[in-house]
Amino acid sequence: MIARTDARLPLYHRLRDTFAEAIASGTWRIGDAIPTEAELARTHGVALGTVRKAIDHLVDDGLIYRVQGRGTFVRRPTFSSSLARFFFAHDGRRITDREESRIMSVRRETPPPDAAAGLKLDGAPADAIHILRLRLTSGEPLLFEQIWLPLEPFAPLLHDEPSTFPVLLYPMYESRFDVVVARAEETLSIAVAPPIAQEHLRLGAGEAVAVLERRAFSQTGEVVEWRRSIGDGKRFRYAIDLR
Amino acid sequence: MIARTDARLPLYHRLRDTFAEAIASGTWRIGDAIPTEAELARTHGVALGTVRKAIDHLVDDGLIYRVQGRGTFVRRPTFSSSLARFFFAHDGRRITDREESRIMSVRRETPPPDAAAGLKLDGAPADAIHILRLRLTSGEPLLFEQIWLPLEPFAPLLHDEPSTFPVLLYPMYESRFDVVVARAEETLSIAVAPPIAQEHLRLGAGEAVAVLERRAFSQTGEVVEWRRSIGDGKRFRYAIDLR
DNA sequence: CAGTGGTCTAGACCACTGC
DNA sequence: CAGTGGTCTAGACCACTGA
Repeated sequence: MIARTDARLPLYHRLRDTFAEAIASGTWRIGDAIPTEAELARTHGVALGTVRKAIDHLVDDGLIYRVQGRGTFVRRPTFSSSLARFFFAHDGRRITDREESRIMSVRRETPPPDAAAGLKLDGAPADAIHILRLRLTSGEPLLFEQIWLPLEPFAPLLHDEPSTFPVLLYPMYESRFDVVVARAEETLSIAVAPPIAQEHLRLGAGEAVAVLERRAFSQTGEVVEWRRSIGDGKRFRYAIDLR
Repeated sequence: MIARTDARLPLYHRLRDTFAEAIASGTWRIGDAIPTEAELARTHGVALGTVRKAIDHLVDDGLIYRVQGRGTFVRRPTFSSSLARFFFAHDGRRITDREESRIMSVRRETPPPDAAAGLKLDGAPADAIHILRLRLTSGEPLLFEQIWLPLEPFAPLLHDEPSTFPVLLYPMYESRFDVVVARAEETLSIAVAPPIAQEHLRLGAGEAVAVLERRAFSQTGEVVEWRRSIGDGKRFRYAIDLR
């Protein structure tokens, strides 16, 4: 039952790896409760405290969460720590993913090299779905987004009316295509506003922008989506505490 | 002995607060070993496991660190998680704080409003020390820095030969002025390169830059230093993993 | 070698949830 | 009420450090 990791590692460490593997493989599914601590201790033949320590680590890692009296559950990623949250409107309000969102177009296109690389379409040039979206806060356009999706399984989106798209895309990916976004990589870089972003964000020529690129993965590690979000540099501020 | 925090909190939580207070107040000094776990359990009349849990939290918080066989020590902040580490040279090498560093000037000046606010000089306009510094990686100027220090206690620096400044300023603050930087706040914003930065970073007009502002605090909460570091936007890339 | 933190066990009781 | 996670205790033994 114990994962085949280095046997010199502490028990609780190997247990953690075992549990993490159960999540990664889908044995423990997102949203579901995992076995109780007492049961895990019994089935693995270890003390309850050791199971708790392994679970503590997974909670710290953000893979699961506990609810006293109910159980321990596999976490559904919320991406609430996305760097997008550091954009703010003129009135100081932060952008949120429940805010107004305007789909401007949904097209089938051949992705340029950066988007193709983002989607990991290595082989022959293949078409993909290209969505242009504007995200607003307090009525002000804050983020201009280019979203790329593979045709498989998202092709049906091409026949949708853009105005019918939900604000939150990931829950829609799941309910409609059974695609769960389990993880993502995000990078922030800095550039001068390209013309298309200037237009949609109402920027002058030569203004600085923040460029957020995100590659989203399914539970099995396939690239599910690649997106680039561009925001006014004057509307971005990232703050951290150093100790 | 227990801190006067909410008595409804768990024991280990109140213990953690007590220990954190001992560090903040200087009872446990930076670099020193704290009492052994067994001794803390004895003096506070709790079980060893409870002390360990409190210490676990402080380790997670980054306030202390353990060394098996030697003891547990109050951590000296290294600021290794500064956003400055996301700048990179043309060869891909990241900037480090051990890299070449060139002090360009050290002057007594009246700080402009932003620097005065950064130093929290609220009252009457007061002079401060203004240091201009260039940080290089692989011979390439990567960060242009404006550093402001209060006259008290740093005035003697005005008589130093700039070329004799150490690469690492914080250890010098401590050894020479007995000022320990215990914490800092850092913000990243985005702008178009101001002329002075253009010149030192060899940028053209209208290029985008990353602006890093840092306010450093002593253990007693006083502002010890305020600095603004400017780097080429093309040389900045911040990457995170989302779960 | 004594003294430190690291791991693991066993068990008691508490706090909260949902039926 | 039964079942869950949360707190706390007591103690054994291991791994590592430095004298």
